[in-house]
Amino acid sequence: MREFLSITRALSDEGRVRALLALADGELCLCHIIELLGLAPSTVSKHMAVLHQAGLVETRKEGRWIYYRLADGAASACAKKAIAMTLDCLARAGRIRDDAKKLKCVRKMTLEQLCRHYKTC
Amino acid sequence: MREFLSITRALSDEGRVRALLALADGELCLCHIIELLGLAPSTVSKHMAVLHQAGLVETRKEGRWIYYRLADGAASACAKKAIAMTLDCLARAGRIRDDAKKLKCVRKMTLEQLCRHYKTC
DNA sequence: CCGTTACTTCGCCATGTGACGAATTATAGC
DNA sequence: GCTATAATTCGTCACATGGCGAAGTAACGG
Repeated sequence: MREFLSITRALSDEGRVRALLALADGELCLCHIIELLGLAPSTVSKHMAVLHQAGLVETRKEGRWIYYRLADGAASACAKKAIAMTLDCLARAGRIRDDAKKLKCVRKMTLEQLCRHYKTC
Repeated sequence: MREFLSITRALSDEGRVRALLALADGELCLCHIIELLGLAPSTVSKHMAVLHQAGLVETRKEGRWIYYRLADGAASACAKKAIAMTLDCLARAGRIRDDAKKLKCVRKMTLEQLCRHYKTC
Protein backbone atom coordinates (compact mmCIF):
# COMPACT_ATOMS: atom_id res chain seq x y z
CA MET A 1 0.00 0.00 0.00
CA ARG A 2 2.76 2.41 0.91
CA GLU A 3 4.49 1.77 -2.41
CA PHE A 4 1.25 2.20 -4.35
CA LEU A 5 0.54 5.52 -2.67
CA SER A 6 4.05 6.79 -3.28
CA ILE A 7 3.54 6.01 -6.97
CA THR A 8 0.12 7.63 -7.29
CA ARG A 9 1.35 10.67 -5.37
CA ALA A 10 4.36 10.93 -7.66
CA LEU A 11 2.04 10.81 -10.66
CA SER A 12 -0.34 13.45 -9.32
CA ASP A 13 1.76 16.42 -10.42
CA GLU A 14 1.80 17.56 -14.03
CA GLY A 15 5.48 18.43 -14.07
CA ARG A 16 6.48 15.03 -12.79
CA VAL A 17 4.26 13.26 -15.29
CA ARG A 18 5.71 15.29 -18.14
CA ALA A 19 9.22 14.48 -16.96
CA LEU A 20 8.40 10.79 -16.74
CA LEU A 21 6.97 10.66 -20.23
CA ALA A 22 9.90 12.61 -21.62
CA LEU A 23 12.05 9.65 -20.61
CA ALA A 24 10.05 7.30 -22.81
CA ASP A 25 12.37 8.02 -25.73
CA GLY A 26 15.51 7.44 -23.73
CA GLU A 27 17.48 8.79 -20.81
CA LEU A 28 17.85 12.49 -20.17
CA CYS A 29 20.18 14.63 -18.13
CA LEU A 30 18.58 16.70 -15.39
CA CYS A 31 19.41 19.87 -17.31
CA HIS A 32 17.36 18.55 -20.23
CA ILE A 33 14.38 18.24 -17.95
CA ILE A 34 14.95 21.65 -16.42
CA GLU A 35 14.89 23.08 -19.93
CA LEU A 36 11.79 21.10 -20.84
CA LEU A 37 9.71 22.05 -17.82
CA GLY A 38 10.98 25.61 -17.45
CA LEU A 39 11.19 25.33 -13.67
CA ALA A 40 13.98 26.18 -11.25
CA PRO A 41 16.72 23.53 -10.98
CA SER A 42 15.98 22.99 -7.30
CA THR A 43 12.33 22.34 -8.07
CA VAL A 44 13.07 19.86 -10.83
CA SER A 45 15.64 18.10 -8.69
CA LYS A 46 13.02 17.59 -6.01
CA HIS A 47 10.48 16.31 -8.54
CA MET A 48 12.93 13.77 -9.88
CA ALA A 49 13.73 12.64 -6.34
CA VAL A 50 10.03 11.97 -5.81
CA LEU A 51 9.86 9.89 -8.99
CA HIS A 52 13.01 8.05 -7.95
CA GLN A 53 11.73 7.25 -4.48
CA ALA A 54 8.54 5.92 -6.01
CA GLY A 55 10.66 3.53 -8.06
CA LEU A 56 9.53 5.01 -11.36
CA VAL A 57 12.92 6.24 -12.59
CA GLU A 58 16.51 5.19 -12.15
CA THR A 59 19.61 7.32 -12.21
CA ARG A 60 23.11 7.11 -13.58
CA LYS A 61 25.84 9.50 -12.66
CA GLU A 62 28.41 10.53 -15.22
CA GLY A 63 30.82 13.16 -14.03
CA ARG A 64 28.89 16.25 -13.08
CA TRP A 65 25.78 15.07 -14.90
CA ILE A 66 23.00 12.87 -13.67
CA TYR A 67 20.99 10.90 -16.16
CA TYR A 68 17.48 9.68 -15.54
CA ARG A 69 15.73 6.82 -17.28
CA LEU A 70 12.47 4.94 -16.83
CA ALA A 71 12.69 2.14 -14.29
CA ASP A 72 13.22 -1.12 -16.12
CA GLY A 73 13.91 -4.72 -15.15
CA ALA A 74 14.68 -4.05 -11.52
CA ALA A 75 11.45 -2.11 -11.00
CA SER A 76 8.52 -3.51 -9.04
CA ALA A 77 5.53 -4.91 -10.90
CA CYS A 78 3.45 -2.05 -9.58
CA ALA A 79 5.85 0.60 -10.87
CA LYS A 80 5.94 -1.06 -14.28
CA LYS A 81 2.16 -1.13 -14.47
CA ALA A 82 1.98 2.52 -13.47
CA ILE A 83 4.48 3.53 -16.13
CA ALA A 84 2.63 1.52 -18.77
CA MET A 85 -0.68 3.08 -17.77
CA THR A 86 0.76 6.58 -17.87
CA LEU A 87 2.19 6.05 -21.34
CA ASP A 88 -1.05 4.50 -22.47
CA CYS A 89 -3.26 7.29 -21.17
CA LEU A 90 -1.14 10.25 -22.16
CA ALA A 91 0.85 9.35 -25.27
CA ARG A 92 -1.64 11.33 -27.33
CA ALA A 93 -2.15 14.26 -24.95
CA GLY A 94 -1.47 17.66 -26.48
CA ARG A 95 0.96 18.74 -23.80
CA ILE A 96 2.99 15.56 -24.14
CA ARG A 97 3.18 15.85 -27.92
CA ASP A 98 4.41 19.42 -27.56
CA ASP A 99 7.02 18.22 -25.10
CA ALA A 100 8.14 15.54 -27.55
CA LYS A 101 8.68 18.18 -30.21
CA LYS A 102 10.69 20.39 -27.91
CA LEU A 103 12.69 17.38 -26.76
CA LYS A 104 13.81 16.62 -30.30
CA CYS A 105 15.53 19.98 -30.28
CA VAL A 106 16.75 19.78 -26.70
CA ARG A 107 18.33 16.38 -27.24
CA LYS A 108 20.44 17.78 -30.07
CA MET A 109 22.04 20.43 -27.91
CA THR A 110 25.26 19.72 -26.10
CA LEU A 111 25.05 19.70 -22.35
CA GLU A 112 27.36 22.72 -22.28
CA GLN A 113 24.97 24.69 -24.49
CA LEU A 114 22.02 23.67 -22.37
CA CYS A 115 23.38 24.30 -18.93
CA ARG A 116 25.08 27.56 -19.92
CA HIS A 117 21.95 29.59 -20.22
CA TYR A 118 18.83 27.52 -20.30
CA LYS A 119 15.99 28.60 -22.57
CA THR A 120 18.13 28.58 -25.70
CA CYS A 121 15.95 26.09 -27.48
CA MET B 1 -3.90 15.24 -18.92
CA ARG B 2 -6.43 16.89 -16.65
CA GLU B 3 -8.38 13.65 -16.40
CA PHE B 4 -5.26 11.61 -15.75
CA LEU B 5 -4.19 13.94 -12.95
CA SER B 6 -7.63 13.90 -11.36
CA ILE B 7 -7.39 10.10 -11.32
CA THR B 8 -3.90 9.89 -9.87
CA ARG B 9 -4.77 12.54 -7.32
CA ALA B 10 -7.88 10.60 -6.33
CA LEU B 11 -5.76 7.49 -5.89
CA SER B 12 -3.13 9.21 -3.77
CA ASP B 13 -5.07 8.95 -0.51
CA GLU B 14 -5.23 5.71 1.42
CA GLY B 15 -8.85 6.14 2.50
CA ARG B 16 -10.01 6.69 -1.05
CA VAL B 17 -8.07 3.69 -2.31
CA ARG B 18 -9.54 1.49 0.41
CA ALA B 19 -13.02 2.73 -0.45
CA LEU B 20 -12.48 2.05 -4.13
CA LEU B 21 -11.26 -1.49 -3.54
CA ALA B 22 -14.13 -2.17 -1.15
CA LEU B 23 -16.43 -1.69 -4.13
CA ALA B 24 -14.74 -4.51 -6.03
CA ASP B 25 -17.16 -7.00 -4.49
CA GLY B 26 -20.22 -4.95 -5.34
CA GLU B 27 -21.91 -1.66 -4.58
CA LEU B 28 -21.95 -0.17 -1.11
CA CYS B 29 -23.99 2.50 0.62
CA LEU B 30 -22.08 5.51 1.92
CA CYS B 31 -22.77 4.42 5.47
CA HIS B 32 -21.02 1.12 4.74
CA ILE B 33 -17.94 3.02 3.73
CA ILE B 34 -18.15 5.33 6.73
CA GLU B 35 -18.20 2.25 8.93
CA LEU B 36 -15.33 0.66 7.03
CA LEU B 37 -12.99 3.65 7.13
CA GLY B 38 -13.96 4.90 10.57
CA LEU B 39 -13.97 8.53 9.44
CA ALA B 40 -16.53 11.29 9.88
CA PRO B 41 -19.46 11.18 7.41
CA SER B 42 -18.55 14.56 5.97
CA THR B 43 -15.00 13.41 5.31
CA VAL B 44 -16.09 10.21 3.60
CA SER B 45 -18.65 12.07 1.54
CA LYS B 46 -15.93 14.37 0.24
CA HIS B 47 -13.64 11.44 -0.53
CA MET B 48 -16.36 9.74 -2.56
CA ALA B 49 -17.02 12.97 -4.43
CA VAL B 50 -13.36 13.06 -5.42
CA LEU B 51 -13.53 9.48 -6.69
CA HIS B 52 -16.74 10.30 -8.54
CA GLN B 53 -15.33 13.41 -10.20
CA ALA B 54 -12.34 11.39 -11.32
CA GLY B 55 -14.75 9.01 -13.04
CA LEU B 56 -13.71 6.06 -10.91
CA VAL B 57 -17.07 5.40 -9.23
CA GLU B 58 -20.70 5.84 -10.14
CA THR B 59 -23.64 6.51 -7.87
CA ARG B 60 -27.22 5.39 -7.55
CA LYS B 61 -29.71 7.04 -5.27
CA GLU B 62 -32.34 4.99 -3.48
CA GLY B 63 -34.43 6.96 -1.05
CA ARG B 64 -32.19 8.44 1.59
CA TRP B 65 -29.33 6.18 0.67
CA ILE B 66 -26.67 6.62 -1.96
CA TYR B 67 -24.96 3.59 -3.39
CA TYR B 68 -21.52 3.66 -4.94
CA ARG B 69 -20.09 1.19 -7.42
CA LEU B 70 -16.97 0.96 -9.54
CA ALA B 71 -17.26 2.80 -12.83
CA ASP B 72 -18.12 0.33 -15.55
CA GLY B 73 -18.98 0.50 -19.23
CA ALA B 74 -19.50 4.24 -19.38
CA ALA B 75 -16.12 4.94 -17.81
CA SER B 76 -13.20 6.31 -19.78
CA ALA B 77 -10.44 3.98 -20.91
CA CYS B 78 -8.07 5.76 -18.55
CA ALA B 79 -10.33 5.27 -15.54
CA LYS B 80 -10.74 1.59 -16.36
CA LYS B 81 -7.01 1.12 -16.60
CA ALA B 82 -6.50 2.90 -13.30
CA ILE B 83 -9.07 0.72 -11.55
CA ALA B 84 -7.53 -2.42 -13.01
CA MET B 85 -4.06 -1.35 -11.93
CA THR B 86 -5.23 -0.56 -8.42
CA LEU B 87 -6.90 -3.94 -8.06
CA ASP B 88 -3.87 -5.64 -9.49
CA CYS B 89 -1.37 -3.90 -7.21
CA LEU B 90 -3.32 -4.05 -3.98
CA ALA B 91 -5.56 -7.13 -4.02
CA ARG B 92 -3.05 -8.87 -1.76
CA ALA B 93 -2.19 -5.93 0.49
CA GLY B 94 -2.71 -6.60 4.17
CA ARG B 95 -4.90 -3.58 4.77
CA ILE B 96 -7.16 -4.48 1.88
CA ARG B 97 -7.56 -8.07 3.05
CA ASP B 98 -8.50 -6.82 6.51
CA ASP B 99 -11.03 -4.50 4.92
CA ALA B 100 -12.50 -7.40 2.96
CA LYS B 101 -13.00 -9.34 6.18
CA LYS B 102 -14.70 -6.45 7.91
CA LEU B 103 -16.85 -5.87 4.84
CA LYS B 104 -18.22 -9.39 4.98
CA CYS B 105 -19.71 -8.48 8.34
CA VAL B 106 -20.71 -4.96 7.39
CA ARG B 107 -22.56 -6.12 4.32
CA LYS B 108 -24.73 -8.40 6.45
CA MET B 109 -25.99 -5.57 8.61
CA THR B 110 -29.13 -3.71 7.71
CA LEU B 111 -28.70 -0.08 6.83
CA GLU B 112 -30.74 0.84 9.89
CA GLN B 113 -28.37 -1.05 12.16
CA LEU B 114 -25.39 0.56 10.49
CA CYS B 115 -26.49 4.14 10.42
CA ARG B 116 -27.98 4.01 13.91
CA HIS B 117 -24.72 3.93 15.78
CA TYR B 118 -21.81 3.17 13.56
CA LYS B 119 -19.04 0.98 14.93
CA THR B 120 -21.33 -1.92 15.79
CA CYS B 121 -19.44 -4.39 13.65
C1' DC C 1 44.52 23.94 -4.79
C1' DC C 2 41.02 26.97 -6.88
C1' DG C 3 37.48 28.52 -9.68
C1' DT C 4 33.54 26.82 -12.39
C1' DT C 5 29.70 24.07 -12.88
C1' DA C 6 25.85 20.56 -12.07
C1' DC C 7 23.06 19.19 -8.77
C1' DT C 8 21.04 18.91 -3.96
C1' DT C 9 19.64 20.68 0.40
C1' DC C 10 17.74 24.31 3.19
C1' DG C 11 14.69 27.99 4.48
C1' DC C 12 10.84 30.38 3.31
C1' DC C 13 6.22 31.48 1.49
C1' DA C 14 1.69 30.68 -0.80
C1' DT C 15 -1.55 27.39 -1.71
C1' DG C 16 -3.83 22.83 -1.42
C1' DT C 17 -5.53 18.92 1.30
C1' DG C 18 -7.67 16.18 4.86
C1' DA C 19 -9.76 16.15 9.13
C1' DC C 20 -13.75 17.54 12.09
C1' DG C 21 -18.29 19.52 13.76
C1' DA C 22 -22.15 22.55 12.68
C1' DA C 23 -25.44 23.93 9.58
C1' DT C 24 -28.12 22.68 5.41
C1' DT C 25 -30.71 19.80 2.15
C1' DA C 26 -33.49 15.92 0.78
C1' DT C 27 -36.25 12.07 1.77
C1' DA C 28 -39.01 8.63 4.56
C1' DG C 29 -42.58 7.88 7.93
C1' DC C 30 -45.79 9.35 11.34
C1' DG D 1 -47.10 19.42 8.07
C1' DC D 2 -43.47 17.66 11.48
C1' DT D 3 -39.76 14.86 12.99
C1' DA D 4 -36.02 11.91 12.15
C1' DT D 5 -32.28 10.67 9.37
C1' DA D 6 -28.79 10.16 5.30
C1' DA D 7 -25.90 12.79 2.93
C1' DT D 8 -23.72 17.23 1.49
C1' DT D 9 -21.90 21.77 2.17
C1' DC D 10 -19.61 25.18 4.99
C1' DG D 11 -16.23 27.00 8.23
C1' DT D 12 -12.11 26.13 10.39
C1' DC D 13 -7.74 24.20 11.61
C1' DA D 14 -3.27 21.65 11.14
C1' DC D 15 -0.28 20.01 7.96
C1' DA D 16 1.60 18.74 3.30
C1' DT D 17 3.10 20.30 -1.14
C1' DG D 18 5.15 23.05 -4.85
C1' DG D 19 7.50 26.98 -5.96
C1' DC D 20 11.81 29.92 -5.53
C1' DG D 21 16.57 31.61 -4.30
C1' DA D 22 20.62 30.99 -1.38
C1' DA D 23 23.83 28.10 0.46
C1' DG D 24 26.16 23.64 0.32
C1' DT D 25 28.31 19.46 -2.16
C1' DA D 26 30.67 17.02 -5.71
C1' DA D 27 33.29 16.83 -9.82
C1' DC D 28 35.92 18.68 -13.83
C1' DG D 29 39.72 21.92 -15.68
C1' DG D 30 42.98 24.88 -15.09
